[in-house]
Amino acid sequence: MRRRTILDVAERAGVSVGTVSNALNRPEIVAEKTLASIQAAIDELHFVPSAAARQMTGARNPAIGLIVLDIGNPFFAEVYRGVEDVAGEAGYVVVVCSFAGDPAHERRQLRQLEEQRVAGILATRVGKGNSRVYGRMRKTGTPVVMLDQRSASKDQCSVSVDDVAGGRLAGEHLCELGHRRLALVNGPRDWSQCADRRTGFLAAAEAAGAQLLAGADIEAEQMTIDAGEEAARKLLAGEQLPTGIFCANDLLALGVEHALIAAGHRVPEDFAIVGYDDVAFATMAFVPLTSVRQPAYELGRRAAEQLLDEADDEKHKHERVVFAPELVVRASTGAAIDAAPDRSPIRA
Amino acid sequence: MRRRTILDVAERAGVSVGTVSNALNRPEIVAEKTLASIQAAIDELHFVPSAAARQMTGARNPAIGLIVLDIGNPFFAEVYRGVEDVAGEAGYVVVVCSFAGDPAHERRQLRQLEEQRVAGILATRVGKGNSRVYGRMRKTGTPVVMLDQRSASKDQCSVSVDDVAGGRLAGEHLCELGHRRLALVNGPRDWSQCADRRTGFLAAAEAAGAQLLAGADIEAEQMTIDAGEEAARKLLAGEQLPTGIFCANDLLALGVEHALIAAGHRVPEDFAIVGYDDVAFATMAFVPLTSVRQPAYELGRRAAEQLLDEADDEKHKHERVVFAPELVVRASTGAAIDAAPDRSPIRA
DNA sequence: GCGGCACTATGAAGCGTTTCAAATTCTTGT
DNA sequence: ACAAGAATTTGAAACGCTTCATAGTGCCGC
Repeated sequence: MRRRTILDVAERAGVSVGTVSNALNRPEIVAEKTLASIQAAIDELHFVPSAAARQMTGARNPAIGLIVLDIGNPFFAEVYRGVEDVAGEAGYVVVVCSFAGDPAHERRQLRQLEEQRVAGILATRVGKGNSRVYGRMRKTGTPVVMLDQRSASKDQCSVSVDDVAGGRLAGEHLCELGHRRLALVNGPRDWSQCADRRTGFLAAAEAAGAQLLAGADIEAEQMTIDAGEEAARKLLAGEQLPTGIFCANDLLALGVEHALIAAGHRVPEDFAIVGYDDVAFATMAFVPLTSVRQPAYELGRRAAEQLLDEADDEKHKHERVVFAPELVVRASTGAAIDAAPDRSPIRA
Repeated sequence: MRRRTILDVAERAGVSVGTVSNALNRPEIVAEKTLASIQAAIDELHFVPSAAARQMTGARNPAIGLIVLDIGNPFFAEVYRGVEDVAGEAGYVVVVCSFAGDPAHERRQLRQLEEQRVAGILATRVGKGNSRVYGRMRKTGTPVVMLDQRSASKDQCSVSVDDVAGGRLAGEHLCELGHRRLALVNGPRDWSQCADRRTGFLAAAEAAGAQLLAGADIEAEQMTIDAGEEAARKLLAGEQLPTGIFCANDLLALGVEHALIAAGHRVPEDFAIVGYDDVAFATMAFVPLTSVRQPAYELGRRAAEQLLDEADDEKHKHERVVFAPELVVRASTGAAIDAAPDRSPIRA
């Protein structure tokens, strides 16, 4: 079936194309019965207007891009939910680009978004060599809001969480529990979030006189469960074993925990673990995970709001929102037993 | 900065627009040095061609839509990964629409995709009242491939897993372990996957002489952790308690497990639980989850391949691929202890 | 019965590309 | 130096829609 155009509809309804266009966009100015016959024609012909043609005449593309590292990470899925709720409300569609850490892939996706003339972009990370692309987009009028990372300059919006504070929270918690031999399982340090968490963590450790063990300052390439398991094996192979481990996200932490337990160690008795993000699964883990919580959904909402405001409002004011992280203590640091009761025979 | 057009580039480079277009799309037919000066002009002006204008002239929109219930479900995230890998390879962009079960939202997203003239759509579920929309799309030449559910008619592609078999697997497993009082925590039954899993489960139960307890045939509206917790509370409030529980996905199962344990019950001693999907987190659960595995990534890949084939190949042949599910036994049915060793003091 | 007014409908221009037949320029062989 | 052919470039039409100045219609009160 040939694709129908507005002209087909006009002919069928016996009116001009202008009138059909009006019926579509400003129905209030066209007469009742004209409207009815046009609607009938549209239905009969299964007409669906072309977004491309509409865009040609100056309309904005009601879509925004969301660039995330990995949508399989529940943290980003939650951020997405916040974005989607705001964008959907405003009639926008969200194009998720999950580039899995590959800068070339990211560049390709960005290019697509740029050609599509999306109304704006939410970036949770700027891959190596791609900051120029973002710069170009902003110059040509496509707003870019930094999500989960603070923008470097004042003339760009960002919604983030204080990662240095988050790292410190984790460090202080472990130190307060008496841990002096620490390990860090981090993600790529060229990602500002990871660098910041590390900074905060090290500061807390130093303040408490604890130290990061040599060889226990791991920088995993991916921030996944698998990478966490591998990191745990590395830790176990070290000369000296840590007792407190801070992981830069919950996926890594879950992997670390799983690998340690599989190797016959106990959590938290042998190793205390702190994760980051407080994803829903942290609660249900084999040993429920202590984690630094970020308000993911809210992060997504605020960022989307800022983006749409910048896209729509001529006199938009840039803003850099910073949320405070929050420590959620669970069994993996032994400081508390989560909702789940102890299952040892003693109590059974 | 005003948006630059191909005309600006042409002027700057001192050639005609046609030549610029050629340089962009068929560089092999334009002279070396012309190419160079055009490239220079493009760079200087930060020119990025408009996808809309290109589409106007007949080019296809290199995008495909992926409709999922909830991208926060790791199962769908994994499916997405498969889709993205294939689509990205072919130069397509994937637009994820996670409509969270709201048919109106789904309709809105579909409409957008339709107006955008995407090259095709991957649908993991057809919401109530939206099947006509899909029908219209297919009539106007937009291929729609069913993902994770078998298409009703032979003239449409689908890639699915045999859900009846999956349900049966779960039922047989529980019955073999001696469970006779069963419960089912299902998702919306108007979703074919849920209906099928139930059918298989009931068949297995009947064959083994086991029964689904009255009031233990739960149909949750959402298939989330929260919904699982609520379902567990309902089960506990019933007159008779089941001993074997089958949940239609892992999120529900995780929720059920969590709520049961939080209420002081033991898994698998008091309640054996079987989930569905075998998401990565199932392994790391408080009590690692027995689950019916679906090849999520492969599902996504195959579906995307079919879709692109249908979109590109004139003489495409429809195909209905059905994968077989597979039972993965872990601690939640007590039939095996997963990688994680027993933590009871006896062994410690 | 007519001027004036409020509604409605019209149609052509314009948006940024691609395409393709036609025009132009360059090469080559003689 | 010239014709023929190859290589390159040109320019206008076409794509489907919105916009807006203009034209048309119908109704009111006098």
